[in-house]
Amino acid sequence: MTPMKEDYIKIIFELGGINKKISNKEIALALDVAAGSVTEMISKLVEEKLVVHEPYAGISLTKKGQRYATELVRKHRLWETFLVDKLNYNMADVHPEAEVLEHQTSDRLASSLDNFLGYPKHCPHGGVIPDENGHFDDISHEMLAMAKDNEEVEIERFLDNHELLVYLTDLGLNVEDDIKVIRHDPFEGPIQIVRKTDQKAMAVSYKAAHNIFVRKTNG
Amino acid sequence: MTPMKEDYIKIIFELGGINKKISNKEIALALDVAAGSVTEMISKLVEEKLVVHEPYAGISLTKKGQRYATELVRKHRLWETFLVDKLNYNMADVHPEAEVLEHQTSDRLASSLDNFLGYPKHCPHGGVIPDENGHFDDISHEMLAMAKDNEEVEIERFLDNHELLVYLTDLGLNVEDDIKVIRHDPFEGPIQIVRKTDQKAMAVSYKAAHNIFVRKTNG
DNA sequence: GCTAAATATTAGGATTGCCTAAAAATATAT
DNA sequence: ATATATTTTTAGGCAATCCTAATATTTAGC
Repeated sequence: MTPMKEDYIKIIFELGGINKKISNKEIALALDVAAGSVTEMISKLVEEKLVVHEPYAGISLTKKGQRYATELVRKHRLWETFLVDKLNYNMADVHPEAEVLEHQTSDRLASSLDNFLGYPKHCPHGGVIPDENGHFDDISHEMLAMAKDNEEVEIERFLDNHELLVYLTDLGLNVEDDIKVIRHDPFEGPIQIVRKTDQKAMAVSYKAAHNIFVRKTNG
Repeated sequence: MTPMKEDYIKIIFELGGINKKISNKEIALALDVAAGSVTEMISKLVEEKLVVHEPYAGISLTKKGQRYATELVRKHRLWETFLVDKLNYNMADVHPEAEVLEHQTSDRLASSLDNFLGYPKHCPHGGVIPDENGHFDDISHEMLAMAKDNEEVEIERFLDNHELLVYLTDLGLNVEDDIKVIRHDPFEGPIQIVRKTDQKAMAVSYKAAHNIFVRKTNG
């Protein structure tokens, strides 16, 4: 297993390759490689029984591939947590470092790191950290953008996108914040919210609000 | 700069490529590659002005190459320190993990890690950790094997060799221990020593004693 | 000081992973 | 329903890094 194969497996996972078939093009776009390179690499992953490939129809992960992908996600997120919790990185800066470290992380190292960090459940932007056996809790797919006015929700997770994370850091909005939705401005305007703990009012852009996932906290 | 090139640079450094010319064969043996591969890679490193190569005479590091090598050593030893001090690895187990992590460590990460560890001067087996500018203190080249009977010395450093480190861990001898040499048994027999702090007597094999470096502590 | 042994370099190939361009298959739109 | 557009696969190449085998150079023994 090389780092590049790992990248393919992980991106297929992130594109939803557990449930549905992923197209060649999606992978090529996500990894920024040529379509031909994808076909070639996929055929190798098929040999290793990590993915199944129906030509022209799509690619999905086998059980083995899924296990592998969760391991990578686990390692990635443990490193992100380490960087933020111990080395004082900010959330928006950790992705590239974790991206390279994850490929060089033995199971033993992941396990020691997990212990050192106190078995965190979530990475800095709210993603679930799978446990050693690849188990992880369900995540919310409810976007902040869809929450109703006056609804009270907890910020659960941000998409792992640099621009977004910088924006949110500037804004001061964090994972686990309990907030109340005030109103949705028209014409794709910002969603106005208030953080319950300190009554801080914030305006979250329409686009950002589609990349923030929340969980209801009131009846 | 690829990880393999980094490995070449680092091994040339470790073989003494700052002061003397290193032979093709030494590198080939140390990296376990064919001699032809070394010649080829060296010619690339020459192009990048990292080494100078006098055909048939030997290879040594340029200033640029030295700078690069110390950076790698710094990263390697910071990781080793992290693994022992924070993740409770034992000294003998850290080398392979550090070996791969070092290649994926940005300067920023090294710097943050250094700070987190409290700017350690030495790695777990006593090697000097160069600072951010590549500066590092001189090291002792005085072998325990050469210390005279009744001499009192401090254990400064062990060679980074797995077998040796396992042996020393079992023996209970550590870097920074203050010891007194009792006697040298004949016929390459062990060196008998006593640790001053707890009066623990230890017999260090002749071979190990050639891989342990010490610093005199009495007049 | 010459010959044999050791060491170094060159040459030719393999593998991995990428690319571009051409060909094949599928999807879309009128 | 067929022509066009899109997507996928195939084919042929390139770069990095390794290998083995052949050749060249240096070192060492007698």
